[in-house]
Amino acid sequence: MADEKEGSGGVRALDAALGLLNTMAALPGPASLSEIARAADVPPSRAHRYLASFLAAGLAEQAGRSGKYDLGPGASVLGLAAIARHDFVNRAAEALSGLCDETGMTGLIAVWGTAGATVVRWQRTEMPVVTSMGLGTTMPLLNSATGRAFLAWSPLAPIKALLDREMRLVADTPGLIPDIEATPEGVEALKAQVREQGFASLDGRFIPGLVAIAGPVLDWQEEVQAVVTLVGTDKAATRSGSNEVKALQAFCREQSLLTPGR
Amino acid sequence: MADEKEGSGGVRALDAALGLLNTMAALPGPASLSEIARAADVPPSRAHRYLASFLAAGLAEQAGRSGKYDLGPGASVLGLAAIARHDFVNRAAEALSGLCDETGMTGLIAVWGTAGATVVRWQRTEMPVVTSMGLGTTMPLLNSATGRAFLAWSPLAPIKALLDREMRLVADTPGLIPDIEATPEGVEALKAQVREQGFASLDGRFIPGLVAIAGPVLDWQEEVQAVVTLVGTDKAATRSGSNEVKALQAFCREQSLLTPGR
DNA sequence: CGGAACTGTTGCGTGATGCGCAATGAATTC
DNA sequence: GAATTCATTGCGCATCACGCAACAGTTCCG
Repeated sequence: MADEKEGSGGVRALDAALGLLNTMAALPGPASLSEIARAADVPPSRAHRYLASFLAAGLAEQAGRSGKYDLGPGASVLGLAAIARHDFVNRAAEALSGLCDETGMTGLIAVWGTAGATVVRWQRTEMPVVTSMGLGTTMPLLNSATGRAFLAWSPLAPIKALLDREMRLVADTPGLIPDIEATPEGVEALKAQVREQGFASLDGRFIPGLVAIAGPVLDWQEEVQAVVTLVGTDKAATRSGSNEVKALQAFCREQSLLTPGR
Repeated sequence: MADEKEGSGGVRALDAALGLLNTMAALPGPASLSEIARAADVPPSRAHRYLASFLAAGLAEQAGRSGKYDLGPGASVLGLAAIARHDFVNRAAEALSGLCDETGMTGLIAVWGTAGATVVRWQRTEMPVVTSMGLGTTMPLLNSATGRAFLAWSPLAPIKALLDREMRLVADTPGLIPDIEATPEGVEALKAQVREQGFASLDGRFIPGLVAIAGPVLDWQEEVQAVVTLVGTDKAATRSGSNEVKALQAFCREQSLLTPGR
């Protein structure tokens, strides 16, 4: 009788119990013991024992006089903890102020939204950065450090449409971007160069007096989850190996490690 | 041998496993097997078996190559299901779209989780709004309208830890929050003012171009069960007595009345 | 470069323990 | 008041989860 299918987990009783928990979650509302047992395809007596443990753990509760079972407050806190934990933006944002203090530059966190690279957090410093940038601003792909970081570390599919648009725009207005050519080869060269040095940067050539460096927060697939950007005025900060770049890269590495797979 | 303390549940293995699950939820983030085992006071080998089952059930996942364990997507859906059972969230969520249509603003429902004010529902409108906000986003206590509503109407105990953290952060970065002082008195003044006017608001001073108003859904104990927030761009909406505020307050009052005792 | 000290993972045998069965009690219906 | 359905619980056996210890990767030293 070894031809049984390989059970999923490591503890049979737990598998059954968790399956029952999932069926409870799938049910539309409070349910009686027998309903739950039937839905989970488990004998009622077993179900009752599992439920007793869930009750003790706060994952379930039985409502009022009817004895019906329902998910309990413990399930809520568990779920809220799980949900909040996957919110890497907040985690990164908490650490962001430290990075800004360290470098004296203005910090930015951007994620890829439907409209492109979207600023979701930012942390200003004393430095007078004249910009109309705010939360929700979308950054261009080719002529912003943030966008270039996405360009370099994002899979092509999601950014393809926007890239084409910007390529056309750049082709129509020569001189818009000084440091690359508006050809597929030029873009590839840019991507290679950014990945090579481990961060994207933009000195003051596009926006006079403003420089920026940007690094990726990667997940375990080496795909970008978010981009962290530092904006400042000192051109020296964009040199590979500068203290600012080092700090940025350390920050990104740290956050990447903490980013869960999904 | 009968004088042993009455074990809590019906299945010993389940009790231990669920205890471990709760331990994981209480930990600040992803943790290694040994950390979890130590925290839950369970031998590593047992912990590994439990975790294998959690993994199979989707309640946990191991991040990346590091082998660290974390709560998984299954925990999220379980929690969301549990939250959905609480009638007030459901009822409020159903009515939320009406409120959004009425005011033309984006609506949010947040509840208090271990990680802070956690967004559990949201309803967007045409209005351009921060894309990173979504299910599970945790809002700051001091510089979000949502957080301020919790601050004003929540008992101190559950929010104390987070408040301290944010107070320290604010003290370290002057100018982060323009309209209050980073002192206990300043916080008290803020609470008083929010309660006085019956809603929390944030005009564009902190987040350029974004305004928000938030009101509480209270239970019969006058404690906050959830917070409803409206986000928009028109600063006029934050004025006490504006149509938007009136709509929000009517909404909150109605939902509070419908909120059951337990 | 090797070995030491960690990790996480997994056989294995055994005895504790969870499970099926069926009896019990409680509540509702005719 | 009998009959049916519900949740709950002893009981005893076979199962299955557990502790132990060996195993395989990694990192950290020397």
